[in-house]
Amino acid sequence: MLKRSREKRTKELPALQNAIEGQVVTRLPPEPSGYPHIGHAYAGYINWFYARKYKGHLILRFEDTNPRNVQSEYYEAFKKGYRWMEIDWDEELNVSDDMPYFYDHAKQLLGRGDVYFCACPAEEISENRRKGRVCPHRQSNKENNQQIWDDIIDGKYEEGQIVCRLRIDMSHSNAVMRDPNIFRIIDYSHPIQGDRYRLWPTYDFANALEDYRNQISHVLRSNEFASRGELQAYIRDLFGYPQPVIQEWSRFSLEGSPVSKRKIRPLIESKKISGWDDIRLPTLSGLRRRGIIPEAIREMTREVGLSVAQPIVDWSLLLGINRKLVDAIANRYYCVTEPILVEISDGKQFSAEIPYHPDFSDRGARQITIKDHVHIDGQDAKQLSKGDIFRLKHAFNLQVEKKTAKSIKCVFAGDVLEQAELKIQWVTSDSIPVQLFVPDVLFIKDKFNPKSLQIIEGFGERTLMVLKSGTIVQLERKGFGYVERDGEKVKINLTE
RNA sequence: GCCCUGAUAGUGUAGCCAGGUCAAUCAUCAUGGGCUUUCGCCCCGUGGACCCGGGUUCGAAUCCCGGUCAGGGCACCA
Repeated sequence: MLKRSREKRTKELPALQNAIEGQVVTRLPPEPSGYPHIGHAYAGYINWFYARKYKGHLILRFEDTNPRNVQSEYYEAFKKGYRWMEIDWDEELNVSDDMPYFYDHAKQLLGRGDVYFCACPAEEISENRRKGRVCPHRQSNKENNQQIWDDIIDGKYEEGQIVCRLRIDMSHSNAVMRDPNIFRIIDYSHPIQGDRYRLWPTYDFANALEDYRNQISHVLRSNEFASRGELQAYIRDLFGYPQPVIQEWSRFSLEGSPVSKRKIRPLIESKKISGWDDIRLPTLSGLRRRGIIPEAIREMTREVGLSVAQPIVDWSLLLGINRKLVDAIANRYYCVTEPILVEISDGKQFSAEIPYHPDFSDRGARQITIKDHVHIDGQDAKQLSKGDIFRLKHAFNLQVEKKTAKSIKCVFAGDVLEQAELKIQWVTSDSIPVQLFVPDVLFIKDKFNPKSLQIIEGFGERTLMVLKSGTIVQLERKGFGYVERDGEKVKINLTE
């Protein structure tokens, strides 16, 4: 079939620098503190793509070193999300399992006097760092440090009382390098480690060492970490560890669709949206329920690429790609809204045969029997006036005899198919109620869009009853949608 | 306040490092037509951009300087 010629124009991601086949190791580094969203899918696909392209190794690594953030259900949520994206990994680990490793490295630094304990309040540390000002704690000697470390472990200090800082340079131009905090006390039970630890490494310390420990060859990440790279490299240098290749791109977002918990949680709490899988959300579960397929997200990722500009992608890019991909998948069904009764005065019984897909006759067809009336869409009815001839699609022609606000009386007008005539979808009296959920952008100029979801009551052909939740269909002339069964009720989330 | 990035059609993106072949690529979008028992898909055509100012050069989207705007960082978050 020469219709489907899409493959030839999809873009590829560029070659990776310093990549040797068989020696590329990349990582999926989620923090299990929420649900996976399109940003995770984006970064995940890039890491997966290069690991596979160079026949390398992909590690799923849960960055769970802040017990106050992480929850066990999210570990599973990420695995589910990556699997849905068809991103498979070769190895799975939790950074929190490597606490002895971090402690061992910290002890080495303690012994060398590269760190000190700082008891300044958090705001003061922050202010001093901004101003490049040194605090008195910087002068402490290393013998005391060893003792303080042990005292912290023994619980002689409270959370927030003291932190462990790396002695670098308080006047460094990159403020990240101004004696960063590498360990702090968090008295909170960890979903995997329980109460075993109270002194936890910060992101830069754990990440820098963990990348070495995992023998990561290429760190592929979004550039909100750009200025931390210098510190992470410094930490590895402290131990003489080699540096991975770092490739960064800008964090990307979909227009009007924030991914941050800060913005989404209030909407859920105030019931403006239904939950983390609301079809307006760019979470993976939201996108799935909206009828977006993983390949569309992958193609969009290739299209946007590893750009360092700040992409704010319009939904039309994702939706356009999705529509083209889903066209071949989705079987066609009839559904009408604002139904208008069409009475066929001289109606004889007619059995219509409607193919499931216009391009794939092998998918078969369903038979629907029309007796003396059908319902058509209110919008279509508006276009009809007395004397008009139109066709019930895949059935026969009718001529309008009389039209009222609620119904149209018609007379049979033959079954010869005419090219130019209006062809409209219809349902019979055994149709089922269908709820259509029509999403729109969640935020307009940073404000919640109260019209972001429209719920439309419709009537669909009975055949829809047999579809399972998760099926992607096309309601002809209404759009593609994702079917959800709610007991006997059929709900369809329209993709756009 | 300081530091680091970036700026190409409505949106995203290629080109920039190694200046000419760029009257600037591709996708999406818009629009006209074809195909079609859908307003979908597919096919053909059309439309639309190098942030601003200066400099270097025979020649600048590309190099240099200044500005503007945007994003990120300066967390006991990652």
